[in-house]
Amino acid sequence: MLPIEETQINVVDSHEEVEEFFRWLSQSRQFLAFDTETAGLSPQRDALRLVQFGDVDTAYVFRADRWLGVAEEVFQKYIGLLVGQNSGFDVRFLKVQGNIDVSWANMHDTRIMAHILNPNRSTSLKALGAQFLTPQAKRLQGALQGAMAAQGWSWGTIPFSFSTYTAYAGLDCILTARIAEKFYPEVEANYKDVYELELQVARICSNMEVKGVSIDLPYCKEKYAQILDYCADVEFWCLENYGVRPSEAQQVATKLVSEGVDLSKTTPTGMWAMDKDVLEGLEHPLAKAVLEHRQKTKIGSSYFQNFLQLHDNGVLHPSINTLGARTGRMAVNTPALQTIPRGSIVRDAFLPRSDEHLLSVDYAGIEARLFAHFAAEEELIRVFHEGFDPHSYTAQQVFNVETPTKEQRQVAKGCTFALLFGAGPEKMGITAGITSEEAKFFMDSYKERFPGVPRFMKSVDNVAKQRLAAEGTGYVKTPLGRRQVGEKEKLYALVNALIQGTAADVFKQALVNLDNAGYGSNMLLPLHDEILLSVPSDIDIQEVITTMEDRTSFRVPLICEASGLLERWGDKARAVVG
DNA sequence: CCGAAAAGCGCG
DNA sequence: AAAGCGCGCTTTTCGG
Repeated sequence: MLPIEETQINVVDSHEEVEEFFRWLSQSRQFLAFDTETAGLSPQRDALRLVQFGDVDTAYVFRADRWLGVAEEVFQKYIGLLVGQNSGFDVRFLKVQGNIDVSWANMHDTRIMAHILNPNRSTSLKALGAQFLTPQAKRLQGALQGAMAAQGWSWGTIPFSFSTYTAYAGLDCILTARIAEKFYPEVEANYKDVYELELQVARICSNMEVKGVSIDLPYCKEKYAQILDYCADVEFWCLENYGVRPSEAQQVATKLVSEGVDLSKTTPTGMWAMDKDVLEGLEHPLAKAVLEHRQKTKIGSSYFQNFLQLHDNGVLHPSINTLGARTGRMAVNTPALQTIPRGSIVRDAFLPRSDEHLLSVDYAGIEARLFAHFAAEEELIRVFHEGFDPHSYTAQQVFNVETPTKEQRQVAKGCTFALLFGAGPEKMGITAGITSEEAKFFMDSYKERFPGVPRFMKSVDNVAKQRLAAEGTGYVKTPLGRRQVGEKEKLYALVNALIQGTAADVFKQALVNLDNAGYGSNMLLPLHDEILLSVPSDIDIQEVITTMEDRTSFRVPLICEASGLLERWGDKARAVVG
């Protein structure tokens, strides 16, 4: 491998240079890296500007407006392994902007490799390639940013003739190839199952991003306008009656204190806490108005306004980060479609494909089930197999009553979640609505009654501590082999990470199963443990459920529930409420 | 005045 | 012994 300064970056702009490129391409190499430079992040909105190919020592840079045909030929004919850094991003631009179909068959991805090897670090190309980047190479990036600022260039307008731009583009490709050669041996040796799962998931979710999800634009506009009006009225009312704006928490707090309201909770920096819990506990009309204002502005700005700004002909194309969380969970942004409020108001904006229905299928209490699995508690396992309500059962056992009250069930449920989140008695008490002493007593009794639970928690801690001492990193692995890395001072959080990460593995495998069963084109959105689909009305819902369920891999069956066919996503909320 | 941090809240 | 987990987005707050 050459020193990075001696690597060759060739900008191709003649037929002779294309011939030279193909001669280079025919040489053997481990990975052919590819990359694109674009005008922005949206394939629907932003232009494809450059396409680059490279290996560890050489890169070729093509202008997309002149030489896209060459790129197409490469993707059609190249038979070796391909690698990209977050390759789905480039694949989508090549598809949407260039009408080029890139096969996923020989695809590899350095971002996936990096996350699997170390899920807690940055997976940006520059961070991963830092060891290859000499100060001189780093200056390239600085020079590019400096020139862009000085000239007022954006990623869409920076001239092709600016050699720093093309050099930077080519270097990214070389970095990708180097990172792939460095990471792949360990990935292949130790993480093959989870890596292959992630590649599949990247493909499936990339398809979802391109397809997008339809929204009802007139509905969004109407609701957004109503919300703006309403919020203006509430704000006016607050100003008239109390002389404060409802959005300014500290002003509101000062006003409340002057009205004789007793505040006690503060934020870590010593300001008055004005969060939902605090305000809900106050009888003051200003508190009610502030809560109302907050909820409605949130719905307006984070959802309807974003939908109206981000849609492409009535279709939202969210960005799905298949490795958004360190645990292996996904994250969805622009817009944040995994955080749509539960009621029907925002969900009613979502439409199925024409002549179809929406269908939502989710796992039933997957975290509590996996908790029972890891705890290997025979009684709890039996409860799940026999279909009893687990929270009623734990309440019955720990309170030692025949029929637990609703409140007792709530305490038991709170305790299960406190344990699997790593909460202490204080937090558990707050969530369950009891004192920390009562919470502590219940937690202790719970652990005594179900000794597998503390045994499991202790063993996660022990394993992580041992590895921290022996290997310098405290981690555990999910059954699929995904590493969960804990921070030194927060090893207790690995209990939750293991459960959350295992649930992510299960969900991702379900996406692959659905795709293999022919539902690939029906999938619209992944929502942690729920999938939103658009399906024809003659769909066999039970078959979809069965495809997702896993009744055999764990001590507890992981079962799914479906919404039924919906005209709009919000109809599910209505069905539950009504 | 600008940018970063904090606070708050939406989901699983 | 004690420790609520993981995200994205908007607005306010505050330091430079």
